Amino acid sequence: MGRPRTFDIDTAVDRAMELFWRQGFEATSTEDLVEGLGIARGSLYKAFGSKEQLYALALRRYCQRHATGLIEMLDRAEQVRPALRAALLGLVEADLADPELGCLMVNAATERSAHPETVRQVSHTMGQVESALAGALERARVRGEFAADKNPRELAQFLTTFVQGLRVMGKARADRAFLTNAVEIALGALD
Amino acid sequence: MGRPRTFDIDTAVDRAMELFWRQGFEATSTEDLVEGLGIARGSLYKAFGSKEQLYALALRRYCQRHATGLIEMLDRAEQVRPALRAALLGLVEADLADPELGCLMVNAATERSAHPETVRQVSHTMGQVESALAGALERARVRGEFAADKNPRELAQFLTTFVQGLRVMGKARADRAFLTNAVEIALGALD
DNA sequence: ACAGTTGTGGACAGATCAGTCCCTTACTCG
DNA sequence: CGAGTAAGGGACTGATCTGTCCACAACTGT
Repeated sequence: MGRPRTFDIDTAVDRAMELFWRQGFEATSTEDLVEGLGIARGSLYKAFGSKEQLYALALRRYCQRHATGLIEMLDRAEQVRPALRAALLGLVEADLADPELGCLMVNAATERSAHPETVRQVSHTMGQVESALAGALERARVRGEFAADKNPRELAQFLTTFVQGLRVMGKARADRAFLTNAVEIALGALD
Repeated sequence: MGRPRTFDIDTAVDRAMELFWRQGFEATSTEDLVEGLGIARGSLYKAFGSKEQLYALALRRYCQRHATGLIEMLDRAEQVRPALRAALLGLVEADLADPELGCLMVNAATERSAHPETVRQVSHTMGQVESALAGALERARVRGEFAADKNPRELAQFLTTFVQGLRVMGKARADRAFLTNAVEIALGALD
């Protein structure tokens, strides 16, 4: 009933995600959103309620997309170590290609640490990543891919932490040798 | 000549640093600064020129203070590993005590990656930290504190990266067991 | 066709933004 | 004491901020 929407909600959220990702929450104005999404103010507010709510949607989408991406990648992997190396080096290349972008989850955690909803979303996704890593490492351990005396969950927590640092360094010092070297040493923790 | 300043510039920069640290650049208004510094707008602009320039001063002060703090700590240390562990666990405790604060350098790198001056300042300080760590590790290596086949500069780059991750996780998942465990595994890279 | 419903989009509102102006105040030097 | 100089501070400016309103358009069910 009523007039049908003339824009696609998912596409709009994707575009909002890009804007918030690149500029942050505070630096993205509703005018930026109106332009970037190609929707009038009234429609934007009717569809999403507020800038905060649209941000929450965009962040959730980013988290889901990237967490599931990593989880599937680890599930598909025959060996954990090469898969993990490829994933981390992929992040390095992404940061080198566009150093101003980084990771929306890291940006959200740092810019909006005073906003419980944002922190909860990020924390939840980090937990998922940690669990996926722990699961993959446990399977690898059983297969004898690395030392049996290592604790998969502890390694996963370490790696999750390291990845955040990698994304920050990708913005601050986008240097391939530096970042790839850091990745190799981090992977050394599996030995 | 002329009327003497009635406020202390250093104190004012310190207070601005606290505000930018806690709230970020965008979320800190000039009105916040006027209130927080206890100075009228006119005086603030006469003394500092603009919000951007005051931010640059505050960030530089943070970088100098924290970089020199770490460097002195490493220089004073008789053994690198315990000093490093103490430093990292100190950061963990700081994050647990006030998870909304984090590290101004990390916040700056993520919020203001599109502003070259900010990126340059952060990158420069990260370089100093890396060099201090590399120097301390090299001295430790000579003293036989850890394996001679490890490259101090590579380890320093890894540790510098890891620390940024630690500060992000301190905001996103302020959990002592998680963070201390990540620290211990990171220190394992020295073995 | 008409009533009911919901999206559209531009005008609008009130608050807040960064930054400027300028009169006043407090000092120094001659 | 008077001229010169620089800081203090509050009023002000124009732009921009987020969010609302409302006349209109486009659809559905009867």
